[in-house]
Amino acid sequence: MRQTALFTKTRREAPADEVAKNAQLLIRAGYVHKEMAGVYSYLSLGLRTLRKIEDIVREEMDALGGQEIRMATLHPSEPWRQTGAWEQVDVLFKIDSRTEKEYALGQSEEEIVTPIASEYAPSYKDLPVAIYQIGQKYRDELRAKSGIMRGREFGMKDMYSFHTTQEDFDRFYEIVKQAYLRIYSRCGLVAKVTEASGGSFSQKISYEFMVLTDAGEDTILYCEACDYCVNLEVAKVKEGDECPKCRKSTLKTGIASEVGNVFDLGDRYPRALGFMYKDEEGRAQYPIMGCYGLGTTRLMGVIVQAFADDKGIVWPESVAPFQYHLVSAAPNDPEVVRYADALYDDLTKKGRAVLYDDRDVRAGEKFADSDLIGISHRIVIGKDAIGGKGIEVVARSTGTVSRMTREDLLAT
RNA sequence: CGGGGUGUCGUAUACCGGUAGUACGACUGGUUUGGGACCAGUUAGACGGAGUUCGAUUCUCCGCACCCCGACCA
Repeated sequence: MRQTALFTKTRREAPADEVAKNAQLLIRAGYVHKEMAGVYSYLSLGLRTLRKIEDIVREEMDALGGQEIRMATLHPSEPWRQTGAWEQVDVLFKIDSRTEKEYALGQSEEEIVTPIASEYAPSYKDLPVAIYQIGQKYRDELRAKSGIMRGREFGMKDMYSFHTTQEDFDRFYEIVKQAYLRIYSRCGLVAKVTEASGGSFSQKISYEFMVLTDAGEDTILYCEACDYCVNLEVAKVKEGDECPKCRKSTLKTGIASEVGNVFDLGDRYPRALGFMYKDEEGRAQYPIMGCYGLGTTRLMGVIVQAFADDKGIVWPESVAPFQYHLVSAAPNDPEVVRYADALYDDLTKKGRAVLYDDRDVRAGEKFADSDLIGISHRIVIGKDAIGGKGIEVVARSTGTVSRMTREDLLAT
């Protein structure tokens, strides 16, 4: 995409009403637009990055056998009343209609997915099944905060699985945990699996996936020598204690952000919503259900928080909105422009996603904008590129400059 | 939801109970052109309502919005 065609612009100053680094940078760089507290629109660059994250999540969910669907986010009130959540879940948005019918906005989808699964999985032969979607969620938070990390409308991948036995559930649960860890790893993050409470809807222990970041909302205790990690709210150990798992190190406290969770729901929802399958002997049974959430927009915010420097966003290559940021550093030199235009065309023809800064502004402004936008690789075309010194490629994360021939650049 | 705070051009800010200023942006023209360059001109603003006052953007109250701390985070 040519930057002259990109409808957003960068801003020099952060908005006064944002304190969170993720929101300040994403707004300055034109990724998102704030609509109101806790609600953001995703603009060209923001949507590209969000889609990169969603694609990683989708690949991993598909790989473990998940089937993607798209459920309604405007829900009938009945299933919410059947499970008791209509009264109990205080973050549930409830909508009055002029038809005097009441609706809920989806804050999670157990109430919707369970009846769907019930319809299509009447037999043990249909199980296990794992269904997921990637879409918007709505939660009536008392206080939105931390930019895109805790909003009232946000993007989430939510998967639900149904099993005939606890053993089969446990097996699948472990597979999902591993997939989650791969997702974070592919986003450049190191996540810790943390034991936490199951919340008010499950007596069982749940697992949270935590990334250490100063913008986090949770305090965790973790071991640097092994993968032991526990949320402070349920911890039976304290900072400085010997790691109860490996006994090789002491526990450290960290501020972390939750980027996913998995719950063993047991048969609570199938029971409340009347989902029974027939087992081998023809007896009606409730399936064991699990749910697996992963906040995609929150993950985007955490990535910004984790890698940004004083110049702007630094995306890991895997989620950058474009593969290359091509900058023509001498926009008034016809030869440079011709060269950069041709390189843009060739890269694009090769299928590379390129943001081409073809604007008629000084190079300094382009570099500043490029730093702010945070694309991993910057290709700079100046007079020396034509002079045969090779094409300058700058890594956003380190500032390291390397020289490549045109052929190598097109080949990689 | 408890507590605290803030609302001024598109953005960031200043001043003031008596003509609302600056910077950035945008627009026009010119000089520049590898780190947000420069010159000239133009554009554009007091959250809403009520009150106090000769006069309110300024003071008071109500509402709304936004931010922060806490609580909450199925």
